[in-house]
Amino acid sequence: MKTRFAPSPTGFLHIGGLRTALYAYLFARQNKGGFILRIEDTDQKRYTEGATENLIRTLDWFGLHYDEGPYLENGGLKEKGDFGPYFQSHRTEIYKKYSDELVAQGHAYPCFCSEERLEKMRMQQAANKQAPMYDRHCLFLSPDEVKQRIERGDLYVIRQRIQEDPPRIVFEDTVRGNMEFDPKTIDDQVLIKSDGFPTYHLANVVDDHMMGITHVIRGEEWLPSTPKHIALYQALGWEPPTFAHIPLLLNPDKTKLSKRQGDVAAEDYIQKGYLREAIINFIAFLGWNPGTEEEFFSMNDLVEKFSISRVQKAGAIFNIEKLEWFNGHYIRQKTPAELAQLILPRLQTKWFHESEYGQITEESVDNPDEKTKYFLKAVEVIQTRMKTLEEAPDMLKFFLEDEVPFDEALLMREKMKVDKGVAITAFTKLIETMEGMSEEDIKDEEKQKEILMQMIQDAGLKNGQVLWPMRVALTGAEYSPGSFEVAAALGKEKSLRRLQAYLDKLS
RNA sequence: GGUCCCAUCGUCUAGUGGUUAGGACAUCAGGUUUUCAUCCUGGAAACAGGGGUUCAAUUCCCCUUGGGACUACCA
Repeated sequence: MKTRFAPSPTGFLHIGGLRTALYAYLFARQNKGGFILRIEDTDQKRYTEGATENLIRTLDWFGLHYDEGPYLENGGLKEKGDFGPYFQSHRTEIYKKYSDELVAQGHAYPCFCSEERLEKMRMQQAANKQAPMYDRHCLFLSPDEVKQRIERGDLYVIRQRIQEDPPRIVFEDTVRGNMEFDPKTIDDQVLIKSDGFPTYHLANVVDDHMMGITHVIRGEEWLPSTPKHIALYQALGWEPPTFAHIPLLLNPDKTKLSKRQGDVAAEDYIQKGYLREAIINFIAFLGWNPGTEEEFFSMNDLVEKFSISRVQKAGAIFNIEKLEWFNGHYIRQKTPAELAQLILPRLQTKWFHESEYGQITEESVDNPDEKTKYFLKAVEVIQTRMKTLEEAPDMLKFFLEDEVPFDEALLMREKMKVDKGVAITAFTKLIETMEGMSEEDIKDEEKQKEILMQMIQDAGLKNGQVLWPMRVALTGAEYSPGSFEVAAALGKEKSLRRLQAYLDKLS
């Protein structure tokens, strides 16, 4: 049992590709089979510097570990496995050998047609409402002419000759069931390009066979070309693998997920602060479900429970809101220390540097200094409010800045029945009371609440008349964590300073 | 145009020849006696249409409609 992920290195890992890789990985691991990475870089025009390295890093980040294929060591590319090379661009001799074999057996033939001729032919076919297919012009060239033209140095490609012999090409797709195609509707596909490189169709079949792939799990966009691949396996006398074509990931308008309609690079989601657990859980559920009402699945759960037979046939819209919800859930699952570690690298701004709060490590968590404690507390406070890591710096801002903006309009909330007089009274009372409280009382949220609520009652004020100004002075924000929570996190000194600053500016 | 695929709430989906068609996200209302969030409770929300088969179809078959993929010397 062996599956593969065979991306084309075009620059980044497509989120749909990530899901394909995930399914192939889950299926392999579940069956104690192998999983390999193969780079399909046969298109010279699409070569992108660093794309493979990036692909490898991203797969690794998601924990999609493979048994064979290229990997990174000290920044350089290496390969592991017994069936290499794993770059198709390094396998051209192998493809040549099999294409020669196919030509010799009449399953393929050289074609000298120019692009212009091909284009004209297609236009004519379109005008006649025919399917655009190669007209086999070069199939009928005499052996002598073929020989002559090759010797003369004419550019040519090798085309697959689709036999009409078995009147139907059939295969069983694990997701879709029995598939049947009429060979007459299948084009004589190019196998070897004029630059000597193979096309996907040849390279894919040869490699899957030679690398011992038993199950091809790939996107639905390959379904229409699968009969070509089956025909190739048959022509080469090989047993085809089992195919499973998984449904497409869709844009909100139901077209194939693409750029321009949002982020399609898996890296973009990492960048935006989605956790790997959330992304994996979410994309696994786009097209698959366990049939129960459980919805939180770790990678291990997925390895155990995943099954191709429960994979959906219809495409699934990539719904970012559900991803956000999953992400919020996994953020809340973290300990404050774990979350702090994830947030730290994102806090590089003019008012805050990572170094200021030290490194949050297992040791520093066990024995945190004052700054680390403060930071961890702040993280704990924003934890239930975060949807992505990207939001953390803004949410943490009022904890990390020395001062908070003064916003009189925000302070005087009619709804809260706060006017200037009330605000001044509230601040005065608050400062008076908190000065009499110990640091411990303030840091103990429950204790703090008890004392302050008592004060509000004694002063004959409404909760909102004190708590709203308090929260505004402490955070300077329209929306924020609650006043007691914030005061407890800020501590006595910072809280008093902020309340005093607001009182000063008011009077 | 041709080939092929697909079709349950807005979205992801469960489901069965007889169900009050279930869950989750989003949404709305309420609660957690300050905003926001978390959390809790409740509401609204779907079997594309038409024919069959059948005692009975959302479920099986056909057609229509709608959506999608492919249709390169890209993958």
